[in-house]
Amino acid sequence: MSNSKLYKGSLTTIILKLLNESDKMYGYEITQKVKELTKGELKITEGALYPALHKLEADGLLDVEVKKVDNRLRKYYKITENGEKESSHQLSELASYIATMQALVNPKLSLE
Amino acid sequence: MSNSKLYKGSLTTIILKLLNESDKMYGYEITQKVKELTKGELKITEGALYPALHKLEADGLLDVEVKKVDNRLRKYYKITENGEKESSHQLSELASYIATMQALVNPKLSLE
DNA sequence: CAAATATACATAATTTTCTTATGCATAAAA
DNA sequence: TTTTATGCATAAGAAAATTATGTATATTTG
Repeated sequence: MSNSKLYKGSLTTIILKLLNESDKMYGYEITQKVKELTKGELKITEGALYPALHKLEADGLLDVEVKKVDNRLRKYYKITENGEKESSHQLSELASYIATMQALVNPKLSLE
Repeated sequence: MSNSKLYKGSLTTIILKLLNESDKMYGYEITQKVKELTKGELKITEGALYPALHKLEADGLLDVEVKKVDNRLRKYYKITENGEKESSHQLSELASYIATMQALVNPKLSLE
């Protein structure tokens, strides 16, 4: 996913957040959007992305719709209601993670 | 390590940071210090901690010294010069991770 | 025009990192 | 006296990624 192992565990948080903002996205589009938003810092590999999308779909957090565009296949993903709930849950977990890590790494700042 | 999978990958960052601040610490002491600093939010399990300490030692980032205190064994760990370098590297990776995630999750805020 | 790159999906083998479950041993508290 | 705390350790398994492939079409570049 990136050079830093810290990104481990944050892939579904990212996917759900992006899909919560745009109506629908397909896999390749997600990789490009992430690259763009992070100015190349974070590159999502296909080996991580596609299994993650399949799992989110199997868990009922995403719906899928296959379309043929320019003679190429695209699988559009759309977030479900449960997906929205899970997304906001994961976003608050992210905020909590960041606060906790700052308490550990910069205890003086985090007392304020 | 915690209820949230986001902590995956941050254990060595935490260990190195704590050992960079205090002269030396032993394993159990690290678990207690983390629990205290995070107000119980983060509990480091032994199954994660001890293998991590062994690996850091094998990689030359920590030195170890065994002592008997109150008839109980303690393995005190001290950070090496390479460990200090690696610690500052991992801390900047953490800062970078946080910035990147905020750019993804709250793109409006992170433009400022 | 041929080769490389971009678009678009997928999976399998392996690695990393953690959880859960044990195991041993001593000391203190309930 | 049994549980909890202190202190270490490892093994089996799960989760999530990397790396390496594979297939296929479209576009760009030399």
